[in-house]
Amino acid sequence: MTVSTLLNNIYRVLREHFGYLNWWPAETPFEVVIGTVLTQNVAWSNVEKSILQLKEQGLLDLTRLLTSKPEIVKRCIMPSGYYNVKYHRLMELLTFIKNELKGDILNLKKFDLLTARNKLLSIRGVGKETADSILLYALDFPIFVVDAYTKRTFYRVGILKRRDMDYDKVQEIFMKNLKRDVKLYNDYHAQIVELSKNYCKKVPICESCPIKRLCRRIID
DNA sequence: TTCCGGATGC
DNA sequence: GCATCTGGAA
Repeated sequence: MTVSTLLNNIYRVLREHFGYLNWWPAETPFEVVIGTVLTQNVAWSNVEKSILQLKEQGLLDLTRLLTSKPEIVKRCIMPSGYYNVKYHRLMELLTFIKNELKGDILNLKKFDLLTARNKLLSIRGVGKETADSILLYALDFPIFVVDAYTKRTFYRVGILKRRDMDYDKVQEIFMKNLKRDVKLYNDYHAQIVELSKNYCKKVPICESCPIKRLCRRIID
């Protein structure tokens, strides 16, 4: 079976199992942006608490976030952990949106994909996964998001030769072997997260895993 | 490689 | 208790 066929078959089985997930769990593109920073290396359930607290304080707003006292914002985002570094990362990103994009993240759509990506990557606190998450989930750019789950799970499946393969290399494998489709990239990443949280965990549960027939089970 | 860090499940 | 959680910078 070719890599392309395998990747597409895995998606079909996952979607059959979990249903269409339609990420990102947020109400607005701005909320997606906030979420991408807050979710860095933490569980999404913790981010939900932070977003809710920001909403309750009326702080889910560019100007209000930038002008509020640091302690106020930090208290809201505390459930997401790393609140000191994440506060500064948020400010860097929001300042960029204010100064370079006239206060609206959607203005990034006026640039081509690579230019938009490089602009995001130039911001302190925005790495490849965060940048790609914003591009895909807030702006509907056709780019595949790679995360720690993606590497772990597809190393085990047998598609990635090493667990610590370079981000761009992994991304290239997915994008070269899948149809260039925003909705597909969107849902596939969501499916991978769901699979990795529930089955392909650090200690995997292979017996009941939906893709066990397609997996080579390379565990460490 | 190490630090950042509270919430959650086991 | 303790391991883990949709990373990124130094």
